[in-house]
Amino acid sequence: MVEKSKPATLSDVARLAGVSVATASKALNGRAQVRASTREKVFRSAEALSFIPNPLAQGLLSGQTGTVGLLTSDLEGRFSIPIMMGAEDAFGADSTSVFLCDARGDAIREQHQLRALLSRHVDGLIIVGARPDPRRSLGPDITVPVVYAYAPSDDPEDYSITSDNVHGGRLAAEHLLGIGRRRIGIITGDSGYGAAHDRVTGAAEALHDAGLEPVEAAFFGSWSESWGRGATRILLEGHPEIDGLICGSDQIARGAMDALRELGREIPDDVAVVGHDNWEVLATDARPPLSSIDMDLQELGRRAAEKLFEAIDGRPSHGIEKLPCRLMVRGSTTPTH
Amino acid sequence: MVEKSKPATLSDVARLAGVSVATASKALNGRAQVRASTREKVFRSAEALSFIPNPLAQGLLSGQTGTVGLLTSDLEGRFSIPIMMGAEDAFGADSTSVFLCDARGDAIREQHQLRALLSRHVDGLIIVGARPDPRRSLGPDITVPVVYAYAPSDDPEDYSITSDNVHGGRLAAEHLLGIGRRRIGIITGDSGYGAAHDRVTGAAEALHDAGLEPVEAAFFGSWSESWGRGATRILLEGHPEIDGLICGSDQIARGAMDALRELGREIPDDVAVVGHDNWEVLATDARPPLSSIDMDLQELGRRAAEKLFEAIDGRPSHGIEKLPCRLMVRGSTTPTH
DNA sequence: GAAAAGATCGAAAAGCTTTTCGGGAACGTA
DNA sequence: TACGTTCCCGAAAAGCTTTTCGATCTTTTC
Repeated sequence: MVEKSKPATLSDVARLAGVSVATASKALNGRAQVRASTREKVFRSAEALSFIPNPLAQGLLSGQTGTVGLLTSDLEGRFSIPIMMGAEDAFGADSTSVFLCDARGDAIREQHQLRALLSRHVDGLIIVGARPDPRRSLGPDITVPVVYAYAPSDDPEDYSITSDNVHGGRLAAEHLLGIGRRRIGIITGDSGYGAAHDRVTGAAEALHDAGLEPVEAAFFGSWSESWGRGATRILLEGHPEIDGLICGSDQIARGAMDALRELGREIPDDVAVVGHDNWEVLATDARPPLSSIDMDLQELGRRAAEKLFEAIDGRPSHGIEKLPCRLMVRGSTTPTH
Repeated sequence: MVEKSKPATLSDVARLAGVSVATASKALNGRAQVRASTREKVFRSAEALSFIPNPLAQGLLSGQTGTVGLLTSDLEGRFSIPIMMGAEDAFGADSTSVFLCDARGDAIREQHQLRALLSRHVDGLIIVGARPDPRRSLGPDITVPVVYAYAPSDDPEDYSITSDNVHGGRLAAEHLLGIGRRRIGIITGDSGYGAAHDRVTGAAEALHDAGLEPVEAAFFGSWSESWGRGATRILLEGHPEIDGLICGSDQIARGAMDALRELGREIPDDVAVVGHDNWEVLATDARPPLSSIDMDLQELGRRAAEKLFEAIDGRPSHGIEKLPCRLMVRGSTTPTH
């Protein structure tokens, strides 16, 4: 334990430099009323002692702690992760640090974590939802700015940023149309998800704009591979002419491709398939690699962080902002002939 | 903006209760030298103002901030997540909050984040690695206790907790032996991973204990589905008699099962398959659902947090602790006849 | 009833930084 | 030389809590 030495304080620096703490502080913070030679001395002393200002004392004084809370309702869910990465990235470790909290989808726990964060005097909060549907607002009596990411708040006074699911659905359909597909089916997940309906709506709009209809009303089920397999069998039975398939998730698409292959359909020559989420592990290693709609979640997290900064800065936003999706093209929609 | 009110301070409480701040503090903290009636008054005032002590002031005084840093080298990687969940869980939001940092696998960035965390006077650090192989120690001159999780430190003076890969391999083999399989093949991932070799070693040991050998030396390749498919084809060609297959990851196992099915083998009746990682999304929805070795990462994170607590408390540990794996049995090793 | 013991409470300091404001020195000018 | 500026620097306060220690008040004991 050689390193028992407490970290150096400003008075240590001041003493070593032979000045007062006030002067040392001003020197280090670039205040004007310090002679250049004095400033130099102070800097050298600070360097020698590897001085780091104590953020607790700074925070106590300024009222700002340079910290934000990232409260996710489901850390396990793969959607939260890229959002958090984006946010963490945007904050940049030096100026702002991120407190991580996972509410495990439990409202009580969320309240608890919220109190803990507020007691730590975070400068702001990002609430990351597990699913894209609206969630209850924390209410207006939170003392710090709040940004809702992925799952928008149900209070339009709040600021939320979420994925534009209608756009995502449209993108998928337009892509299939663009490669000449005309008989397009839609298989998606849990009908309880608003996002599932939004994506279907977007796809239907795009088809309609091209003077087409889906071969049949969209199949709702679950977000799983097995549903993708089952639904595909049913759909193909009723509509063997299908040449394009829009899936509500990459898992569904994987199941769908499995079923298509077993039914003797070539992908993409007979049937082109588009997934949703662009979940690399599933998409890139599929047979063939799966084209998919990317919600750009990392960018979403980054935007959330920026907006939070603005709000902390006194320039809050309101309403729900929708981030457009991107299309990632892979083999499942790249004709080989 | 009704809620412009600054949070209440202890002097507000004291004033309302008609006592001094010293008395108020003692009353709230259960110190003895306070009359019961006075204490009662103070508590009521604190309640009324919904007073929360400012942790910055507390930390300034005690030197402890009640925060720890969670520095992961790869947030995207799915292994970090459960570890973080476990750690976050063990810390419990009230007593300790967690700073999240992602170094993105970049050493420079890691140094940067490390400085930021230390400047915030965290009470301790958990370093979460992206891969199970040893990593360079941060060195002994970090001023706070450090625990390495998943990727152990190369300095035996440090404390590290990681998954027992030998045990995991053994578990897989023993399970296959237990259901009567005798002609067992091993397909695993990147030969550059020490963990891949450890798992093979464990499996070979278990076979040896039963007087058996793998049908052939383990196949090393990559951690992908496509490698699983390819390797399985080669393996089956050389050894069509195989009745059990140990895979180094669930992705490999998925690929292997795909290939087995296409080669006309029934799973598990002809060939039983065990994966590694117990990655729910892949394992539960496979055909059939995949038995897999679970590294119990959440528990690993929890243990890391506990050990960090102990170290902060002045009771540090040293060396590498290996956490045993668990077997999750599903359909791919549950004979149907 | 007085002195000793015990019970309560408050003033003040410590923990560290930043900012304000006043004082002193150096300089220029008359 | 005397006066007014300008330039630097330091003392002190503020931000909030906890702890120490001395002071005051109550109770007990003889």
